[in-house]
Amino acid sequence: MPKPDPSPPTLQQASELRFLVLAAQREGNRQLTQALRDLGLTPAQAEVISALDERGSMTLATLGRYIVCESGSPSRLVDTLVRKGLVERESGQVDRRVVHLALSSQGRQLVKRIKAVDNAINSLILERLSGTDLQTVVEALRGIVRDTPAGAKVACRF
Amino acid sequence: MPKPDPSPPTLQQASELRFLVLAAQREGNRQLTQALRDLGLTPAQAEVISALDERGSMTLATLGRYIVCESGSPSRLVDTLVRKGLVERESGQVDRRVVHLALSSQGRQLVKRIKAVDNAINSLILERLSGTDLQTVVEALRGIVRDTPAGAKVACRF
DNA sequence: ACCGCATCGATGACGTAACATCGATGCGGT
DNA sequence: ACCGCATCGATGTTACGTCATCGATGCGGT
Repeated sequence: MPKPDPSPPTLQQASELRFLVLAAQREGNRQLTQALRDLGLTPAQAEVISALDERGSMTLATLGRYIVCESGSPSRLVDTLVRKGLVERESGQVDRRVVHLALSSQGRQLVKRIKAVDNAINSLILERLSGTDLQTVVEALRGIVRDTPAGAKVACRF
Repeated sequence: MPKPDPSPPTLQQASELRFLVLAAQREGNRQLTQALRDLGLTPAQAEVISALDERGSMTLATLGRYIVCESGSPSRLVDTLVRKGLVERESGQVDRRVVHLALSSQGRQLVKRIKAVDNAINSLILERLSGTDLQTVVEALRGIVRDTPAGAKVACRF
């Protein structure tokens, strides 16, 4: 059975796509917020911890270029995590402008639980997408955010 | 030339998809914010005005079920628009709990300019997606938000 | 009529997001 | 050494977004 030719793209479809992206982000964020509640973390805070786990210690500016959840320097976001005792902050010795960040042992203990939450949500997404070509969707979204700061962040992580 | 079989979906792809959705939403929101700056509107405010234009007068609760940008009752969002003189608010006569909302004449004047901004962005998206099957992407995202409040909002608008 | 419950809209609280600004610091060119 | 400029991180501001709560109001069942 041959696939039907794809219908030509319309502005209407693009508009729906925009709303769907917004809806997916909002809905995903709500679910993630629920799932992380037991850990006492917000989605943004969890992303910082994951980033510090994946790439190890880094400066605040580097973290800002790595995480998708925020542009600019995430001073206040990190501030919260330092206050919670999950991240350690240390002024740079060579370059005294920078601040080095690292997970505390308490922060490291959360990594596994965060990964578990992530995997549960990823699995749920796979279930809901059974039958569709995930690669096509990923490539399309890559196209949309190509040459944007946020797109670059994702590109450097995958 | 036959298309290659789609590779089996992986958790990794699902994870990238999540980040891409987040990145697309953030980036789109930034661009929309820029484009709406001349109108003195934020993306959320523009969506309310568009909604009131498309569906006409409605109550606050109905609006809340219609717009994707916010869950719950958008009291404060509407408040801002009333203060700007773009929306008129009137207590219900029959059901004294509800509040009816309608565009003011000043608000109606903005509709065209908002539509222009929307179309410009939609066109940009189509450009960036040339060659990919938009319908597949739309259906995939529909699948992700199926049976969620935010998904229902999009479904009832398209 | 009354009671229990749901719905509506406002509000308080908290944590982002995005932008602008600022002081401190490093660095390249001369 | 000095100057101009960029970078870094902190901070103020504005506007969401989410959840929880509250008082007012409507409604169905008895």
